[in-house]
Amino acid sequence: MQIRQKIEQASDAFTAGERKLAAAILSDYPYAGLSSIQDLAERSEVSAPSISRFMGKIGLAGYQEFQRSLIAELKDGDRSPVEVHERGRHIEGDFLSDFLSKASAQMAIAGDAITEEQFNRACGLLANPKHNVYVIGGRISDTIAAHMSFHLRQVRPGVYHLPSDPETWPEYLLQMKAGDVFFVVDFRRYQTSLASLAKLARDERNARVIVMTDKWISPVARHATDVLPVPIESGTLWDTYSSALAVTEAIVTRIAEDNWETTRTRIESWDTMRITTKDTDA
Amino acid sequence: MQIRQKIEQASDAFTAGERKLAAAILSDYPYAGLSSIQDLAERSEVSAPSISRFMGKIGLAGYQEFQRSLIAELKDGDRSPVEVHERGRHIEGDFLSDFLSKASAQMAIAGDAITEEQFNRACGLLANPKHNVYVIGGRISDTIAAHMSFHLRQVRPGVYHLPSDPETWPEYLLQMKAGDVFFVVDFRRYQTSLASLAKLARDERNARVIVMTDKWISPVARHATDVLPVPIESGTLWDTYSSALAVTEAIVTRIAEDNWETTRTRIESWDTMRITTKDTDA
DNA sequence: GCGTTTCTGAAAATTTTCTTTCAGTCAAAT
DNA sequence: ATTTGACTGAAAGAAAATTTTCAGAAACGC
Repeated sequence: MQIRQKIEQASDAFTAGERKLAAAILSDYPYAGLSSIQDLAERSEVSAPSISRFMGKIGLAGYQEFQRSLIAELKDGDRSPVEVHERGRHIEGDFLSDFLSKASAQMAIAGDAITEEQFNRACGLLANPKHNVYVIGGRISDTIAAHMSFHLRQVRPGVYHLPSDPETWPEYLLQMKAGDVFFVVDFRRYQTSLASLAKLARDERNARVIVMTDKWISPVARHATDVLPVPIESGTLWDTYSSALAVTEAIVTRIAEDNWETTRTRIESWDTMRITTKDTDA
Repeated sequence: MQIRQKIEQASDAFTAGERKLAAAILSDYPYAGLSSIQDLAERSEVSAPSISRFMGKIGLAGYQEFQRSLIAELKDGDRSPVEVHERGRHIEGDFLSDFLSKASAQMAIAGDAITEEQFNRACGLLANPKHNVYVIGGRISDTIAAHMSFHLRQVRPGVYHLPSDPETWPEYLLQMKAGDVFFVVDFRRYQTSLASLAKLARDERNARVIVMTDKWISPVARHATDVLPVPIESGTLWDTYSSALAVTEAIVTRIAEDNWETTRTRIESWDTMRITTKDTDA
């Protein structure tokens, strides 16, 4: 049996510290377990003795046996990295892995729904610093919009994220100039207010409207110059937006990579401007 | 430089025993070097001291450095499935599908890092209506936190999403009761303020702290009762949060399905309470 | 709340691992 | 045959890693 499985098997009886340890081991499996017990202790933020006890709990003689087993697994699994993950594939009933593999499969096909051409056009429009970018999302999908505007702001100036309150929208509409880009994320249970907003943006302000939507196509699409369709059906109670997020990230990453020098200097000067919150980099 | 190359480079000056040793190491590279010096001594039919000397000869400080280097090599080599992509290599034409398949592969392995047990525990804690739930995320990862709180709110009462302004935090802290759940999303470029907040929540308010983090493990983890590790490396300029979002969705979906009746009636009454925004369902 | 059980890490003890010393062996050169 | 020099491994020594002990802290049940 793989160590990983032993861990899962024993996980009912884990204490808080042991769960932290298990998370550390599994999150960088199997390499996290290859260094000394002290290294691992430090990384997982439990003491070495706790690790030692843990090994007994999952049915091993001690840390050394644990390492030996990991090496043996590694040696076995040498064949191909893909196969390593293929092996020990979840048996039906694991909710999480079930869900994730569905989401993963869905994401794999998301690339087919959007042509490279569409993708490039969208990137081009959003990257152009001559025109401002306005971003908004639906009630739930605003998460995606927020992510987009956050990253885009790191790459270029003139990015505005519209608040969800319609009362504030006219202000932004008035600010829009011809050629500006209006990026709308809207998934089902569409909001009619967004469609009206998009219509205004296009008809009155001559903005270009890009809409990211699902395959049922939001009413916003009627007023769009570009549509980015993304699959969201998860086969469960709720839709999954992870593909949408991935596409969003693909867009901003592409833009950032294409304008790396600008982006780098911009992020650097940004960092010097931030005062309130201190970060630790590792 | 790889160990293997160091060996080859120094091989002119090898003695008989050293050649035997080199052969043994290279014949099962790199695994032969992963066991103890004595094991290797036995296998290669030279004494441990000879091995120790050998390491000096090929330019290493000792056997331990030798092992550490081998592990590092191994780890690098494994990166291939997700991280092959060298920056700037994206030839026109496939950026999107490239990016998506990487994200998809990464998501597939996300399930391995979190055990079903951990997942269930987290769901259980978050679902329990007896205790309130407080949610917060880092500067960027707050979008994940927002998604979580949004959906969770549809399923149960008592869900609070803390604003990012630290000035407002004391209010929420004071409101927390023992046993309440504090869900923190924190990915790298960790914010120390979140760690302090988590510490206060746990130590002063006796809250249970669940932290979703990457494999480098956020400082928040020190104060956590549960850790959910999620892979975020995309091999590009920025990390990708799509796996994190998927895990989040898996959690809320699970909770909603387990409490479907409650959820349904809750959403229905919610809908009658919403007045400002009108939806169209298709 | 209060006693009980469980968990945890510091420090000590133990074990293992690695390195150094040193004397014996071997081969080549004289 | 003897000397020389290099190579080697046994054993001692040093260093490190791992396990055990133990007392304080936290969590739990009543």
